[in-house]
Amino acid sequence: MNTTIYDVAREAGVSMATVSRVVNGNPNVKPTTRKKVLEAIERLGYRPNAVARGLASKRTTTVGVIIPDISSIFFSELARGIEDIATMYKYNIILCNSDHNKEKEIHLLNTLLEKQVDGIVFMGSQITEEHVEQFKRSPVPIVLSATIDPGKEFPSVNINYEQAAYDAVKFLIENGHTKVAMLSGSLEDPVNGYQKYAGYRRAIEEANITFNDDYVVIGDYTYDSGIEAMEMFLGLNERPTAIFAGTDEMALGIIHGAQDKGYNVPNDIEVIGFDNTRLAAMVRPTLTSVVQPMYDIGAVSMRLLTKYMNKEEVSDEVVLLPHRIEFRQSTK
Amino acid sequence: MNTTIYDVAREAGVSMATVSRVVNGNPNVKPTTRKKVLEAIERLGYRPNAVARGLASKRTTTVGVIIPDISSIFFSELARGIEDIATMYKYNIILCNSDHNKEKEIHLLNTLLEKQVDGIVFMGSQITEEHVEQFKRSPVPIVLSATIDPGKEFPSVNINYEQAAYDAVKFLIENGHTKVAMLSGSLEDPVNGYQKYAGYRRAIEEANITFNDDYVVIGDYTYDSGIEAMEMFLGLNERPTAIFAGTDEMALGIIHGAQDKGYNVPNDIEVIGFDNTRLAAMVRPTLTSVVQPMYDIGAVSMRLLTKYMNKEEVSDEVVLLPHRIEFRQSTK
DNA sequence: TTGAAAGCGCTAACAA
DNA sequence: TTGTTAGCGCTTTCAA
Repeated sequence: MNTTIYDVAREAGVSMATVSRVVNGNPNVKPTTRKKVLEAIERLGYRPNAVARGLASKRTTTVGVIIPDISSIFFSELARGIEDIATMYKYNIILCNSDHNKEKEIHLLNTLLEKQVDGIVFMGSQITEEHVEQFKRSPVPIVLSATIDPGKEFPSVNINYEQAAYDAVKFLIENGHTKVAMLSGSLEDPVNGYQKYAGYRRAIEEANITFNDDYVVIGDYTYDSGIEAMEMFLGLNERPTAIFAGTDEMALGIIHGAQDKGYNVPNDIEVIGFDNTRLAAMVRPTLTSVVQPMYDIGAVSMRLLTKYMNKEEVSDEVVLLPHRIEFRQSTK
Repeated sequence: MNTTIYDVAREAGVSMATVSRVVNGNPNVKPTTRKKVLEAIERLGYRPNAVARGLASKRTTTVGVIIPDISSIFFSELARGIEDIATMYKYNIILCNSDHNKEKEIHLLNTLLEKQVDGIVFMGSQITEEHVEQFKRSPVPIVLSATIDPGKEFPSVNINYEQAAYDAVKFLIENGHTKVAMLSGSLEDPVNGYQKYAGYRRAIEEANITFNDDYVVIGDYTYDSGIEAMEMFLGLNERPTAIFAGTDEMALGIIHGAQDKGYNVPNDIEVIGFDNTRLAAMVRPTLTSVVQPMYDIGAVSMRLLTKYMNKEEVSDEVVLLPHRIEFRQSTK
């Protein structure tokens, strides 16, 4: 049997309430009493039971995190930002992988709610009506992180993906390119697909370049899909001279795909990636990339969530963090 | 107020005990009763409170995971293995980053124990006496994952790092090299430092090659430390012709460091990395690397933990998973 | 097959 | 400053 607050109370010759006060740092305890209690705790090796505390207080100091895939270089960095801020505010996180699967997402949401988490950080791709319905039914606050909410109903933390993509493509155009291709994620994916694609289109159209269907390829975010896309681009009659990739990993594939066929980056082809993961510095030539501050997105999401959990006033429900381009050797 | 088991009982016209039985899938319930209860649950939108259940049953179906850094490509893959198996056995995980910091590790251990986790997977570098003491005091099982326990007192899952390093270095020697260098992690680190270093030494000595102090550099696991180490190696009078790096990321640094100075890999210098992370396929030349099955180590660790939590008989407390070398273009 | 009732270990009024 | 006491929502005997 584990020692309980009751054992400590008896050992110290005080009531349970007093022990509880000491454990919770309540100042209304006489120093000598506090000392007695602390000694009893030490002697008995008492360890408070957070489950009992959670039941009685209705707060678990635990938050749920639903993430597509923790092994992704992108999300793991985000998760780190979340965890660091959670720790700072004395929360623990329950981490769940959803694999971009809607059923899993909904199921995990309910599991976390059963576990009485005090709040949830949600990362996903699509926010469907069913998501919206479930989110609304949640008794605790939910913050969307690196996830687009079309209805803008829920608090969220993102960068402006459309604008970021626009900036990248515009830079390529200003470098003199008219044959600018894009390796996109699935267009069903609001973040990595649709938004970036929209930015690409806008930049192309504003520059009065005729949109060319062949210059947009849909990849699956992997390195290999970058290589394949590049082979396809190089097979075109009019091969592109600049390429914007939706993620760094695909951009690396693009670069190596070009090099494998004897092309030089950036002289024959300029390449820009997205996310500015550590990979960007680990290629030759090093990769110019749109900086998405992943750690910060996670950290800000968690910070925002703490505000909701504390019922603080929140002025900015939908936050857009700044982005920029980190220029390296894959562009001129 | 949330609806409780009591509300459901009243709504269905049965006792709390019966509702509890239905919720927990106890077969001793008449089908018609079960149906009544299920309907009441549906009508009321009842959601069981896992915290109350945890307090009453003394099982939380939650396990703690202490990991150095979830944003590392290595550990995040391991974490994914842990989480997948946890999910399979209906556990959730509380994930905590320790940054290889002993105080944090001990503190997190206690926090997790307060939260009444049913078991813990621990990843760290050093297992000190204080760790041992704390682990022994834990009321729930602890499994060490990718972490060396010098005393072999606790269940653990690893590969044989010494042998793996030996195999890599031996391969280089058999390729005709006598000037084989190593970029190691800190020798205080049992896994990435000491064990691999020991394997390197053994291979060198067995081949009757005189050990050369200049050929061992201590890096900090980063890409940049690989570049720096390479600069140092190339500054030597007798530069090494083959290099074994303790991690893939450092190996990439080695390769690019060599290329930046005009050397060709593998013709001038052969390179072998360690871990076979996805990075290994994302360099030119692609990197030969010792395969450490990270996902599997995580998965097996969690599986092992479930056995302890279920009080099953465990035959192999200390498991060593097989390793091999994945040959790519950075070696001949 | 079902129900009654005693906890699980703690917090939070309220009273003293 | 301290103690009393009634829950928090559930599981688990034990009895019927």
